[in-house]
Amino acid sequence: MRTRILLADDHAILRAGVAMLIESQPDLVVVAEAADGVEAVERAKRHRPDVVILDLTMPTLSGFEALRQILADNPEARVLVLTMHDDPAYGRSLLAAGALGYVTKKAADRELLTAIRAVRDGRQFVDITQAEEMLPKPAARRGGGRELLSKRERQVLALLASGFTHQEIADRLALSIKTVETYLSRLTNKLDLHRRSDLVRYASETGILERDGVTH
Amino acid sequence: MRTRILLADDHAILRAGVAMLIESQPDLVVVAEAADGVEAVERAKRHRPDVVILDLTMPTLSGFEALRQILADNPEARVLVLTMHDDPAYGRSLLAAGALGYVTKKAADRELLTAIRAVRDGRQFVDITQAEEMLPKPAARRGGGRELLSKRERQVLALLASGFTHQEIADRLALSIKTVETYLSRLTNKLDLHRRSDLVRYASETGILERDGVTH
DNA sequence: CTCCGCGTCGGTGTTTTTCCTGACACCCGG
DNA sequence: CCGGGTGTCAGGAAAAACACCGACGCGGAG
Repeated sequence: MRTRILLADDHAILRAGVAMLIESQPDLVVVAEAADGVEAVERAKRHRPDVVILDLTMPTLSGFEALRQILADNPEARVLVLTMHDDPAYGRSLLAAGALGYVTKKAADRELLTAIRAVRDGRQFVDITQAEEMLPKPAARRGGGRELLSKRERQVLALLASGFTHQEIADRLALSIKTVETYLSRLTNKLDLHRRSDLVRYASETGILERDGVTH
Repeated sequence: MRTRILLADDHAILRAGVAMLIESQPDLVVVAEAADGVEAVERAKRHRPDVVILDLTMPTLSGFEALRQILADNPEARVLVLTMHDDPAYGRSLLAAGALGYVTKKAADRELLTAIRAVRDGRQFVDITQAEEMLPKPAARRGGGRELLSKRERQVLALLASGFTHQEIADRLALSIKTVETYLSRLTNKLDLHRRSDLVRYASETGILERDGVTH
């Protein structure tokens, strides 16, 4: 009885490759693929795979949100996140959100296979290439870390980091420019990051751009 | 005699996948892989592959710059760019820079194989999923495409998109703030992009962040 | 040789951002 | 029931960005 896998990634070429890699293993089989978040949620529900391999940057529904919905449908689901972001803080918040594993696309193929088997067996797996970095990150940690920023604050930060002006952010969120500036002020104080470039870096390292960012 | 391919991409997992895909074809073989731009250039020189498959976002040397160096070493090189950016203007400037083909990672696996064979035979290949969009985009085209922006303009744009203020950019480049603003003004006119968010998007889609960006 | 793009800087004026200090109504937890 | 975090908005002053203008030297293409 092979381990049944759902493969969700918007890059068809990567899917094809990873699928071949998986199929080359006697104990693994791909039972379904998904090209976006909505498909991933739907197919996870339908196929009930043993392991879901989930990319984070996908159309229609981010991998982050897909992860939440998949777990809401089936708390037993075993999700292995496969992404190109190599920020350790990001990995941590994924595990907190319920993912069992986290592997970057820079990892070797054997590592992916190892991770799949670990997750299948209910064990956690975090890409070693970054495990060592799972500790530092001073600025972002103060306060316990996770829901440091409120939803609105994250939205505003994401838009700011995308280069929108205060007025454009206000328009997008249907707010007064003054409200936007309040969020900005609150979040710069929370993070103690007062240079815009630091905010941009924080946003991109933290994955906020993907989670709360603009729908291009 | 199989077509000899060099596979350059910083995502080992994608490399492994694509390699399996290629190896499954009787007429194709992967003779070398590279995980960053420098490796790609070096291995292209050493192995003289029939086709180079090149990712654009790579460490040490962007795919864009790697493309230039590979072509400088060997003008006969046949390069197929494989990237996740799906901006048509981007594709065009790649072709202008000497790439023979352009395929996004969203393309189907068969499309990649078709593209490889097309490029091997010296034919151009552009991912059809965006071929239709290869016409519009009026603003960014004026001038023929490639070296639209000067070096300084690209540097300033990269820093701006990273969130630096004019003054910070001036300091980093050891220039007067007025000079920085001159570049900014010239490039907004060239690109006809007057909103900062559009500049940020342009910079990220165009890979300028990787080419001329900050050394974090 | 001349033109044009580039790199470099200055001035001036308007618009935006930034930072501050409020304000008020929620809602949730202690 | 009270405090704190949140969502929402305002006013004002200082700083920065933005958009024009002009200038000069230099180097390559025509």
